[in-house]
Amino acid sequence: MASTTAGRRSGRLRRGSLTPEAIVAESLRLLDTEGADGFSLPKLGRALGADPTAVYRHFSSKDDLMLAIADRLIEEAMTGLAAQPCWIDTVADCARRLRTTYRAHPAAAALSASRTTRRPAEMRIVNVLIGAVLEAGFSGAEAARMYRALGDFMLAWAGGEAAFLALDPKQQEADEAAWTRAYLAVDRAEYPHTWQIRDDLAGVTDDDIFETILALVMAGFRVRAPRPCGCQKHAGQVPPGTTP
Amino acid sequence: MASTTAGRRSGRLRRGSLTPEAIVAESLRLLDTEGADGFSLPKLGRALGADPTAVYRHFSSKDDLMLAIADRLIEEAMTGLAAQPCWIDTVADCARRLRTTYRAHPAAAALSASRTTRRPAEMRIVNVLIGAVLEAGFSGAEAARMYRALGDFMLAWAGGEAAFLALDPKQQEADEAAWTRAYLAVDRAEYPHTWQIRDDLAGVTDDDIFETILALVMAGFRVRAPRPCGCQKHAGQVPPGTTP
DNA sequence: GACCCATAGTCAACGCCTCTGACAAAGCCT
DNA sequence: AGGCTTTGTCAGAGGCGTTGACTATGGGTC
Repeated sequence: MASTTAGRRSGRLRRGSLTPEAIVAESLRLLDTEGADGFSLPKLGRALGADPTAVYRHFSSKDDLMLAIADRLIEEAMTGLAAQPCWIDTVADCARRLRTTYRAHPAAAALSASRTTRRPAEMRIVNVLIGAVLEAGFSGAEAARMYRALGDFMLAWAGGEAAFLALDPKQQEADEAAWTRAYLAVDRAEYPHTWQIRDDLAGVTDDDIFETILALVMAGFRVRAPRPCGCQKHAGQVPPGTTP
Repeated sequence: MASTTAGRRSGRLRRGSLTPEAIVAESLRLLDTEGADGFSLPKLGRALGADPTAVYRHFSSKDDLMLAIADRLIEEAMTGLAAQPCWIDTVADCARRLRTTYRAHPAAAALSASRTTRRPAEMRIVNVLIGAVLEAGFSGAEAARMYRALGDFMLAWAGGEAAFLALDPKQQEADEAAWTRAYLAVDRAEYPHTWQIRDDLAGVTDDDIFETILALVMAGFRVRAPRPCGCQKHAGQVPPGTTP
């Protein structure tokens, strides 16, 4: 951070002041603090201490800027990524990294989750994931399907969580309240199953939910994998090799 | 449909013309045909043959209207929903229904995916899903976690797909092209695993991907279920009962 | 050092958006 | 018929994305 965090116009800005990197960084800062609604190109220009339209000299449109932000997020999520000794850990690691970054920048993530920019950061994670799928013993079209399923799953989940976290706090509050109050007072006759676990619904955390679905996906992945992973860590959780 | 599909202003509109139902229906029609960018309250008012600001008499804000649209989508997805004989089929059925509806109304779905309105339609599906989880032998806090994981998974996936389908056709085109061209010409030394299955990546369809991830989730669900499902349909796919 | 010129930053403006407040017609209730 | 609430209409405030004309700036050239 630092550099051009300053604000308040005084004179004209010096020539090299607005670099694409600085603009993306300030965009992220604005999105994190103000949310998606508070993010406009005029505001961004003013936050940079420049003219409301200055950003258009570096990005041809708001969408163009969003793509740069999307790539920046993927880079942030995947710095230091490498294949783990066990392919199960590799896949789980990718999913957790993406989720952590998206949760840290919800507004930016919500706006850019479904925008895939074929840039180096993305290519790297794709390669790592495909590597894990191949190690699991899949090949050819089946490996391609499996990779797409896993990759899209991570993106969809992290994007969904980010979209929720990007809502106004009051709307999030209302949603949480539904679990703690509305469902607690649910009608027994009409919704008997919900009634049965009404006390347990409120205590579920985001992390619980994520780790549960991730465990399901990974368990399914292992069950279907032609080649078992040799880890002692994962040994015995599921009986090896039944379905091809 | 029908009723006020007419357009072209002439005189003043009669009094009961603009019902909430008609407004939601026309919103959906507009979103389906024009996309999210072409959906504004002025346009909606004109499409209804009324004043550009007329909708504000029935919905206090655009967001308020979006909530109504979200609920309408859930209703559409879940009409006729009922528990299947086998709880595996129940869960899979929910997921497929939601996905089908969201794909049919991508723009509307993308805007409203993360907005959960605690209305009857939603309560019904929640109850059905929890019923399936209980049937699988889960109980208490574990059942709550499992339900949230499955439910949020469906919503995240369907929402993610809708968000992609809601993009401009040219952006979707660009994304598809990445799989068919960019990844086909990937550098062997830098991304060896991707290179290995480069020919297979383009042939993967949306349905392939969805059915693959759904199969993974369901396989994981079955493996972890305390009580096996008695179906002959699902028999033998996974050896029953190893991990509690 | 004087000149040139591409370009980064500025400014004014267009059209569209969300949303508000004042107003008028329409239907209900007595 | 008179009054009251509701519903549709209208004018407008303030913001956004984007464009085209302008103007200062700083690097390259002689």
